[in-house]
Amino acid sequence: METIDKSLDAAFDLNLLRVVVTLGNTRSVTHAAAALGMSQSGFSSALARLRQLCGDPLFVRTASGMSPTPRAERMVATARSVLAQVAEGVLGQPEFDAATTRTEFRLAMADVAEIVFLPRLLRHFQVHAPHARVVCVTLPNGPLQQAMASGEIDLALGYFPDLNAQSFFRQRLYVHTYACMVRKGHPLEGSRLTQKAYLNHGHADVASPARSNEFFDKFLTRRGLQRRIVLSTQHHMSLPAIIEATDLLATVPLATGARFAQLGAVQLLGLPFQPPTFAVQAHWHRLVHHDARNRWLRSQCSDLFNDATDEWRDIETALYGAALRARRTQAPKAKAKTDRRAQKQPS
DNA sequence: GTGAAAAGATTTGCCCTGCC
DNA sequence: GGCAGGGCAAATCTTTTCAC
Repeated sequence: METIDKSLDAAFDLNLLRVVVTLGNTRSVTHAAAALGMSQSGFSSALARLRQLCGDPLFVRTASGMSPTPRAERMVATARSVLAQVAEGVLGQPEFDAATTRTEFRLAMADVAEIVFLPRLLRHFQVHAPHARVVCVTLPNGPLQQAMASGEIDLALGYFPDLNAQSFFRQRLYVHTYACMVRKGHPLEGSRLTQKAYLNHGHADVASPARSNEFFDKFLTRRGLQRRIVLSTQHHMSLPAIIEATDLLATVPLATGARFAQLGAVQLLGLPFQPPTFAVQAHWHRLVHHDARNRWLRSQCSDLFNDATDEWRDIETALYGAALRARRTQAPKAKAKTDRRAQKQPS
């Protein structure tokens, strides 16, 4: 690197790099000034400052134009390299190559969501991002917001009504609902579940950080309904074993119940009333809104999880008929459309 | 070789903007 | 409000070119 008097470092204007490179290219003060959109005299003034800083004439007027001194030739080569790095590293749009990346995607979701999202997501990554790693965490609202703001969490998937501050963007994936989970051979099997039977039977309830449970509790409260809670647990994962061994009911997000039912121990019943629905969304912080890596991750989630790819729709139709599904898929017309806030450029 | 003309670089004075 | 830095237009200077 060309050396400049250390005492003058603070005075060095990086625009002078453009001056020296352009003059090196054009060998004419007039043409170089025009190329940079400066007046000829302004360019001359800048060149004079550079000469003073370097203690070298840098360019000498000759019959063939402004000829660089040996020092100027070295300086032009170095400055050209620096400007190229600035153009690429500062101004350039970084690419993201999923096929070769060894990045670690950090996702936030409730345990109940992991069994819904992760199987399909990881199967997709095996093909399209085979060297990537995925880390899943479950965090309460406050720490989750902090983790997203610090870049520790790339994306939150699920129902997160608290992630609505200005700093966050969200994209609706699909709208979801609830179902009632019972053991195979349950006394209620084969008959339509009535509201009276639903309220009289004992329930297993999950009081986890998954906000969808809280949402359902509020729904019951608004309707003046009160379940007989026999068991309250923190985890969804123990539910299948508990339900299989007892006559308890458990109301869970439909996809979760359907996944447990696929494993064979339990079955699903439709709720005896029009169940509430909630939006399953992807949330991200504005810091990563334009980040190529994060954009790729979001686009994969959007493609994998939306109304059109909702693999539980047949089960939902079987439990509640086509009417509920038609009603809730009509309202948000655009499939998995990014929230309006996400379309706004962050300032 | 010389002098005039042209082209281009430098200097000067002024204005504008940002900072303290 | 004063100061410093950068840019502009105009004036000035320097160098080159070319005709004689």
